[in-house]
Amino acid sequence: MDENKKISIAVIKRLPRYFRYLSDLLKEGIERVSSKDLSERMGITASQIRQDLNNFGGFGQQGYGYNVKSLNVEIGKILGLNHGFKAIIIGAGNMGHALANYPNFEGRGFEIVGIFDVDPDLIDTKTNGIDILSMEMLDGFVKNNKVDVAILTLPYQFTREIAEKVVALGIKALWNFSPMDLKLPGDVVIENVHLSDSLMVLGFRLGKLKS
Amino acid sequence: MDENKKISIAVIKRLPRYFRYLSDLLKEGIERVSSKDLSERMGITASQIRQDLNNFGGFGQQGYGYNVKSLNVEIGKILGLNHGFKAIIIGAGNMGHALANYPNFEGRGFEIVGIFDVDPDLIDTKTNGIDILSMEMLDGFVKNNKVDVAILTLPYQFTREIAEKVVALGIKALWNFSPMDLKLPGDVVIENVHLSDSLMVLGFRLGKLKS
DNA sequence: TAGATTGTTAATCGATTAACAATC
DNA sequence: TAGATTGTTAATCGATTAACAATC
Repeated sequence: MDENKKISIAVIKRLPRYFRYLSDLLKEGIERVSSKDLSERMGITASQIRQDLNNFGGFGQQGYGYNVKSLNVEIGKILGLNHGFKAIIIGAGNMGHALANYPNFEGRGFEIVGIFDVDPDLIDTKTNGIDILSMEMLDGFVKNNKVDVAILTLPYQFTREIAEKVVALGIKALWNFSPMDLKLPGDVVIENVHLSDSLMVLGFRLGKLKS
Repeated sequence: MDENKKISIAVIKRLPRYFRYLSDLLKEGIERVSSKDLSERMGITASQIRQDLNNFGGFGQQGYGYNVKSLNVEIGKILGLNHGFKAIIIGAGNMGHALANYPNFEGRGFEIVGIFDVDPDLIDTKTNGIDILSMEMLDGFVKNNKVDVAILTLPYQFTREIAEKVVALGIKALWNFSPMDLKLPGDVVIENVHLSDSLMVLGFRLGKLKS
């Protein structure tokens, strides 16, 4: 395989789903799976599964299928789950707290190492064992600690400014929960989570259903 | 236009984004916009914008472009933002609280009318003015009130069971925050929000960036 | 070995982009 | 009217699906 081959975003977005289904199979104690079996579980074609996986390597064996455990490990590696990325949360409101207490971070290769807010009532408290610090501590914290990702859960009007600030501090990845398409110059990776967009799609589909 | 023409999911997912950009233009006091102007703001092609919009009708005018306000209103109507859907949240943990306090629901045509949990410490308290009720009240509540959407923010292991329960009670739309692909028989609309999938895509992209 | 299932090439399908006549 | 920009058809591109030789 060509390490630098451009993988389409459609394929990348399916990887976490493969990872989840393989983890489930593993939990069920199933050792091997064919693309056909997996396709029936996932509701996609076997052809697509084989095409997707072969972007990264030949993980299967003719006549046998795929070994669940080793394929699960391989996809985990492809996703970088072993990188031990460190993340900070900026904005300790309800969403910040929800993410700080999210049970799936560690298993996904991410660790929350700090939370920042401006509210004096929150500063110097903890949630899920993680310190909530003053925004004034942000610069020093990022300079003195390894921080790979900033999770932005702050009010809309502060998001762009803070995003620019953390990127200036050298952070290369943003997970943005404000309803705006953050775009920043340079080699910064941004994932925008637009809950209200998802809700509107639900509304559209429900409206169609009822009509 | 043909009201029953099948609109592709790719188009539907772009509608909330159009709605957001048009709302922003409106706030900036801009009255008209051409597909070319909008395409530059949004980072997509003008051709795609015109194709997308013409799935629903001819909202523009040759030589002029689109009226921002009326296009915004039209897309809002297409998305069903005027339907006044009523939603309940099941699971008053951190994520449930975050969504109960989410400022964008009302403007998106949704109203939270109740929250349910099993925790005695939470039952009969309020958040954002909405009552948190015992799970035992769920049946009666749904039977006696208009409830269009159930928002599922409960632990993984309870999600499928509760999803089946609320669908049996007649709810036709689920917004699911558990990391599983809920699929239910019948004409039920389900939007799965997979935060950990989004995070893993971020991890993949960050890993590529660093290599 | 015979059967099963992959990896991979070719065909198909659908979505995006380009082009331009219609028209405001 | 002349210029601008839409709505829409045609061309292109990319993603999905089908087919099958390779091989375990």
